[in-house]
Amino acid sequence: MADHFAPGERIAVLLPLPLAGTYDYRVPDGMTAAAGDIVEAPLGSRVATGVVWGPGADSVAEMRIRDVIRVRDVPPLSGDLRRLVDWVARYTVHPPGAVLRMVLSVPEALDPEGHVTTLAPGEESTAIRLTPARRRVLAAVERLREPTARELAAEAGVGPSVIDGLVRAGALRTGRRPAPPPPTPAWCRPGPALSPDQSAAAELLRRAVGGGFTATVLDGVTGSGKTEVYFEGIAEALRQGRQVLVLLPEIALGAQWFQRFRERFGVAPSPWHSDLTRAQRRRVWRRVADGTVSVVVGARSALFLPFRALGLIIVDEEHDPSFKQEEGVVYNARDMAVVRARLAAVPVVLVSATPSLETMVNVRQGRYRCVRLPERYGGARLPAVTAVDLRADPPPRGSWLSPPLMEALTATLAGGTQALLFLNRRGYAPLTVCRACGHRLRCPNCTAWLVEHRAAVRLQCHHCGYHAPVPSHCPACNAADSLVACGPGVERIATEVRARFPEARLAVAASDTLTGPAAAAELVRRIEQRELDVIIGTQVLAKGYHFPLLTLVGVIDGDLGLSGGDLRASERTFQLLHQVAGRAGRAKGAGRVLVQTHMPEHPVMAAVTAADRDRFLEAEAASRQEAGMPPFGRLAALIVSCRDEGAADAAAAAFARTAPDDPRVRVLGPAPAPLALLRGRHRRRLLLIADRGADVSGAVRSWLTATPVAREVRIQVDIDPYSFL
DNA sequence: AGCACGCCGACT
DNA sequence: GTCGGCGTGCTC
Repeated sequence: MADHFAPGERIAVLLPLPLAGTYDYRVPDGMTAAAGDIVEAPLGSRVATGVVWGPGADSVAEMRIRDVIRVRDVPPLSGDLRRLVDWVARYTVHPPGAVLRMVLSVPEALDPEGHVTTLAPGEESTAIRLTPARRRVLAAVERLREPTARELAAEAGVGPSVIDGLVRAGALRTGRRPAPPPPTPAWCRPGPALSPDQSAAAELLRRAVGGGFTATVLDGVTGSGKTEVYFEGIAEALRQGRQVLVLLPEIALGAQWFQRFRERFGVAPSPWHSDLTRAQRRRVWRRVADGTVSVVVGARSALFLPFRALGLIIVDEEHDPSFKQEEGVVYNARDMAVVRARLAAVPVVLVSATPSLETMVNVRQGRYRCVRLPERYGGARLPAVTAVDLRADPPPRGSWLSPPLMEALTATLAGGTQALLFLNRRGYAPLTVCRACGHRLRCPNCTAWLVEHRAAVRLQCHHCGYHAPVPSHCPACNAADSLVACGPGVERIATEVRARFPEARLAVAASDTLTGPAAAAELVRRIEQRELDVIIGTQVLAKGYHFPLLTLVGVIDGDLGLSGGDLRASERTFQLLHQVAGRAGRAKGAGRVLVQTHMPEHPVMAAVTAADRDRFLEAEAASRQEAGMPPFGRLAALIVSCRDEGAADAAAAAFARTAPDDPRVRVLGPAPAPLALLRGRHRRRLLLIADRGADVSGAVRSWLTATPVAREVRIQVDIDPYSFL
């Protein structure tokens, strides 16, 4: 077979490095290898881990070929995952090894399955000083058979330090046992009662599982019970003994999702996100590979986990821009999830209350199926959304809450329910200006204003790590006490609410105040337990949460995000406002949503207030089609960057000269990239616009080969760019 | 991505 | 004299 290799044969090995292609090695005597096997091979003076990709070529002289060192004792990467790596590399115009690096992200997982450290009574227990805590631990360790330190600490009601102390004193002895396999989700458990709409949708998903590749859009209004519907698809995949991948945006904040999963299936799914510890990451990767983990819920990088028997992929909140990876290999996890599903011949379900225009056009053109859930579950009503015209009802000077919003807030607090004030801006003020000379404080490394953070007592750049204390004198004119904060961030809104409602209990929720899953879970608990009256938050709170007592949502600045030349500004603002509005009134009480805006007549505001999504999407689609913009045309961005501004300009000019000569392709630029200076690098952007059917990746690939640039110049390729800022 | 090799400044 | 800074070039 062409996939199995005997001693003496040459094989192509893909290494997880940004190299142009595979490297050839020889299979030594006494070893066989197969495509997908994970191997160790010599590379210069070190040992690299790579994957057998196929038969070797003859392009490298025999004497340079070295022997494979060993085949690792790990399940081989499946053919569909290998094809995904090649596909993503080709599509995104990145080296395949760079894509493979995302697959082999946990080198430790290749070592044999981990053990857990257990504790048993030691010999020295008579020789030590016995405190009450220590006595409880020693009693507990007899009761539990070889517990882990965590189990023992819980049983004895002590902290970990007591146990450490006893181990050090010799009163406890450590041992090892293999980590127990994770519990299997109880898929046979009956699910909750579903509405007729939900049942029909669930049945459609159940039938799709096991039937090869299909793409289905689950389009349901907020609160319609989409999660319960796709849980039935998951149950069916589990019944068939297959694994399930659920992609969620910003997984760190999905505590409520885990709770719902646990209620349905009796166990927690395996999470995959950047906050996992090394050990957790290793365990999940390994168990996904050997098939003992059946459901993984993860952020975009979970797409590259080595599933052994994948049966279903769910992409929840499919419209969410955070599925777009903007650094390293630039890819959109939602789109690549569809590709993975196709390569693995399994169904994929795209879930959203506000599907992206791309997805809607794919539905309209028959590429995706669509099931709709038009009503909220349990008779809950969609909140009434009203625009507050800031031209007619401006807030008092120095304030950001208009009289109608103040009135609604007062009524909500008096009624004992909760309010969410939404402002998609971290910190206290987005801009600091000198009253004497007009100087604005900006980041020395980026084209960006410094944002004042009162909680952290400093100015911060939101694009690089730069921060500085708030100066007492203007750095330009040296005037004293002349710097004033301009505009609001969530901290400033909090200050205002505190001044107006001193008795209200409030919390600020932004990505810098919710530092991890634990902090997010704690905030959710406080909201649910009615320990808070007002929550002031950025978009971290916009998604997926269900707070029964939340009856008022106030959008401080509905126009934010509509300025600037972003292609998707309208679509994204609509999605965000719609999602935020959906947080209100999810239980019996009807919710109210007030959107403060300077342009209530803007199509986005009209669509949000009339909840007329489909008409808005029609209009948006028509204008994109007219302009030849996605999803009716295709885009690729080339960002040329260099510490030296002249070299960046020279390289960008070189690209302009070698632009593809094809009537179906236009190139705009070079122009300063939206962040013309980022982390000390000067950036120029060229934008390639092509017909929908054009081979954009191929065009960019030949463009790159035709354009030599200085070594210190970096080129980032972004196929289907999402953000223009 | 690493790691070696190589060519210029402050230390034993 | 050499230890070590990180620029550049290669790894089947």
